[in-house]
This record gives sequence, structure tokens and C-alpha cells, in this order.
Amino acid sequence: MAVRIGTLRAMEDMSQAERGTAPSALEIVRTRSLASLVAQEIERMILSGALPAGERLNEQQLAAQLRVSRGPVREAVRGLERSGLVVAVRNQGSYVRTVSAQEALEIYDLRAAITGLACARLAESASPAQMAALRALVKRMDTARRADDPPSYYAANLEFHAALLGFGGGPRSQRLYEDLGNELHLFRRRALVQPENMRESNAEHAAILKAIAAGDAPAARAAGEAHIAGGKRRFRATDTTTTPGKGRKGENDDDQDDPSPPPADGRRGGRTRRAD
Amino acid sequence: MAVRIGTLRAMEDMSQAERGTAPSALEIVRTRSLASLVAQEIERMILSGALPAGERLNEQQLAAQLRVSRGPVREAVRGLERSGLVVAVRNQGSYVRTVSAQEALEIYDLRAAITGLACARLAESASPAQMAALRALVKRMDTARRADDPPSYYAANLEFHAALLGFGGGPRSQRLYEDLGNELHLFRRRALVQPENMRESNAEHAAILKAIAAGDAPAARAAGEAHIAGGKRRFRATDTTTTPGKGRKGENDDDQDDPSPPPADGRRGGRTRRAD
DNA sequence: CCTCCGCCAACTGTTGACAGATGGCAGTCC
DNA sequence: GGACTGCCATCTGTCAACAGTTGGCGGAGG
Repeated sequence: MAVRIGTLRAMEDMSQAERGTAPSALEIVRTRSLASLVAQEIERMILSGALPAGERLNEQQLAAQLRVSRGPVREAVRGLERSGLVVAVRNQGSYVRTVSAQEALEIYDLRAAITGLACARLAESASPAQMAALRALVKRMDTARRADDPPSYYAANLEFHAALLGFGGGPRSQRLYEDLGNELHLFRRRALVQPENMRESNAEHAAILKAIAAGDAPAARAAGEAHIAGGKRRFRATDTTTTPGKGRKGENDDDQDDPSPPPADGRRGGRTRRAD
Repeated sequence: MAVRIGTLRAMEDMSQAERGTAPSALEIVRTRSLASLVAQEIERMILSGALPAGERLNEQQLAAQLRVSRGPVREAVRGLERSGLVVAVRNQGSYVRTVSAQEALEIYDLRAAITGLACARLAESASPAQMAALRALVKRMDTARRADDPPSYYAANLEFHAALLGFGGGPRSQRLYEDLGNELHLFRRRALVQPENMRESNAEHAAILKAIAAGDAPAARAAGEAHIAGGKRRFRATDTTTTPGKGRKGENDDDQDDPSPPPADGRRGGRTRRAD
């Protein structure tokens, strides 16, 4: 109803409608709040390693760095706290969360379970278009592997898993998988993807697609779980703290409550000159 | 070292040491921030139904009601936004999240997957003490069922699942299961637990424990998944929107982006007199 | 020389205040 | 009489300032 009523409004709807394009800066300001942008930026800093695990988050330093007030920074940090990327101690500050080896293994298991679920469902419901998209991603990864281009492989791998979870699981599963992956990043910075690993990993991807294409739900589930288990194994192979494992799964006695919330030496206060 | 050095400090340590007891109000203020308490309170309001799904969260009204400033309220809401309980729209406000039927089913599947995982691991690692604790909880539920006491059953059920996830999965799994359960609460207020459901549910609990005690990991996993699947089925039986399902699993075409962020009529601004 | 106490700087927690946006209501112009 | 425009109350987004706490450093005392 009404054709020319509010051309401005119409323009807004248009620019909102066209997704995927560059969000045009003005639209960003109009739709996202400062706090959400700050959260996104801090999250990026953490995942990129600029803020390593255990690091303290200085509110006013971050605020000054991002040219905003402390309010949005605090709101952003509260959000990141809920999502498990940082831990906060009252009157002391927030720290980038440290993930123990045991927690990392647990997260791998969770990812395996939900990936298997998505694969199984996808085996019963995959559309030709979805299969084509997944196959194209595997092809991209294969190309990146041959070119020995780990960054490209890594990006395509992320897309593949996101598509897998989105098609087979749903938006909630997708977000969960992403969050778990982010937490995993906190355990020891190590983006090194070796050529052998790439080949092995992509072979598992192909196996997943094969089972899905065959409509074999149990096989697809097993393949999906095996893939994440393979990632867990490859992850352990490059790590020292997890290899001297006590035979199998760490028996979790219930005597550990908090594994030291303020993990490192909290250098704060005092008469130390500020770091500029 | 030093006996009477700082009796106050010593007292604080003492009160911190005694866990499980009433947190003594003063200790709460000293360890938890206002924002976290506000978040806890708002979360309670949402889960209890005082703030129904789709409801708008008025910041200053909440601030006035809780006798705090808007700052902590905003921080709390940002946290709840990250955890999926509320959605925020810029310059318009935050709303209690509405969960669609399809999302609810997806969440059930996720819970089934991680519950199955925990059961399988527990089948290989359960200690006698853990088994005893789980058996005691099943017994409590059975007692509650005989007494036709749904609230007690409900509470024990929560404890049972928390223990299951904590023993077999770990803290991360436990928290995840809890969060998913909270989201599920947002789909249609319906705490009605029928006697038949209680019996069926607890029978499934017993089946899980039997498989775990036998050390049969695949069987334990299947039992755990079947239990959540049973919950999903019982849930569907009491709901109308999910029963006219199209055969199987809703095929998720990618044409739905956001299912209306401002869900209801956002009554704001204008010259309406405020609701006191 | 060692121990202990007081001081102080830096930081977090919280509040109050200001600017901008939103959406309904009423008056006004065709 | 219907549609539109301006106005205004309400609320959110953001900022700046105040109060309280923390933890190390230096001086006083033994």
C-alpha cells in the first residue's frame, strides 16, 4: 500500500534487502549498536591471537583504542563472558579464557556429536543443490591442498562445516558449532595445517559426502564423527600436554571447582607506569 | 605465617571456604557484580514466565524494579542476548526470544546427541560413587512419581541430567545442556508433567543406568538418545503446531532469514501513559 | 636487615545526564 | 472525509564523572 510514501524508508528496505553486499557503513551504524561492533572487534582480536589466552582486558585501554566510551566496552565484555571467551573477576578485571587440554578434548567430542547428527539428518534430506554446494567446497579444498595453500583450505573448511551444520542441523546447530570452534582456538595458538593433514581431512570430507549421497544415515553419522575424531587426533599429535594421557578419558573426580579464575599474575594497580 | 595478621582477611577466607552454605549476602556482594545478579534475576523472570516470550524488556522499568541503574541492566541484557534468551533491535529495545516449533525440535536433537555422548562415555568411566548418585536420583524421581508430585520430579530430573552430563561429559557439556534447556522453556509455557509421562520418563532413566552399569557404551548412547527423543515425542504430543508435520524433518530451504526480530507490536514511544 | 603498616595510583563498578531515534496522536491541508 | 505532516513523549545509545577496591611501593619501626 502507498507507492511513494516515504522514499527514504523504501531506500532503507532496499539496502537491507540486498544481503551479501558491502553493508555500506551507514547501514552498519543504523542497524548495529556500538556494543555489538566492539564485541565483534574484541572477539576478532582474541581469535586472531592479538589478545592471547590469559591476557587481561583493560577496559579503558580498549575504549581508548577503539575510540569509544567504557560503556559499550563493558557491554561487549559481558556478552563475550556469556559466550565463554572471557572470564570476569569482580573488582579485578576480565581475562581471556584459558582452555585446558581436557576441556579442548571435551569440546572436540561435542563437535563430533553434533556434526554426526547433522550428517545423519542430511543423509535423509539433502537436496541436489545442497549436495552440489558441498561437493564444490570439497573441490575447492582439494585445489587449495594441491596448491599447498593452507589459508584457502582453512577458509573453505570453515565454509564446508558451516554448510554441513546449516543444511543438516539448522541455525542453532550452526551457531553452536561456531562457538565451540572459537573456544577451541583459545587452546594454544596453532594454525599450522600440514599438507598430510589436509589430504587426510579432505578424504574424510569426501567420505562424509559419499555416505550422505547414498542416503545411509548411520554411515553418514559415523563418517561425520570420525572426521572430527580425526581432527582431534591430528590436534593431539601436535600437542605435548595431551599426549601423555592416562590411557583413556580423564576421569573427572568432582574435587576441582574453579581452575583458577585469575589465571596469570594480575598486574594491576600499584605505582607501575602505564603501558602506552 | 602470622597468626593474627588481619583477622578480617582471615574471616573472609573462612566464609569463602565454606561452600554450599547460604552465601551470607555480604559475600554475594563481594564476589558477584550487580550486572551478574541482575542477569540472574532477569533470567529467572524469563524462565518462570513472568516475562513471556516476545515480551519487551524495558530497561528503565527493570532498573527501577530492581533498584539499580540502567548500566548493570544493559550489561545483563547483553549477556542474555549472547546466551540466546533475548534478541535486541537497535533503537527499539530487547525482546524475550521466541522459539519456533522447528527450532524447538532442533534443540531436542542437539540435546539428544550430547546426552548420548555423555552416556556412552559414562558407560566406560562411571565410578561406583557416580552410579550410586544417579541411582539415588532415579529413586527420588520414582518416589515423586508415586506421590504424584510433579515439581519434585521435575527438580530431581534436572539434577539427574545435570549429573549425567557432568559425570560423562564435563562442565562444558553440562552448561550447554542447561542453556539448551533454557531455550526450550521459551517455546510455549507448558510445565504440565502428566503421571504417565513421569513413569515413561523414569523408565528410560533406569534403562540408561542399566546400560551404563553394563559398560555397554553403544547401548548407553542409544538409551540416552532415546530418552531425549522420548521427551521430544511427549512434547509434540501436547503441542498442536508441531504435530501436523510434513512427514519428516522440516526441509530447511534457505529463504527464511530472520523470523521477525521485533516479533510483536512494539508498543513504545507515543503519548501513551506509562504502565506503573 | 627484616617486618609491617600506610599511602597511592590505577582500575573497576555504578550512577546520572545528554543526545538521537522511534512511533503514535492530533491538527491541517487537499 | 481521507491522507499527510509536524509534534511530542518515551525510550535507547552513549558518554562523563563519582565512589570503592585492589595491589604494589616506600617509609617507619623493631
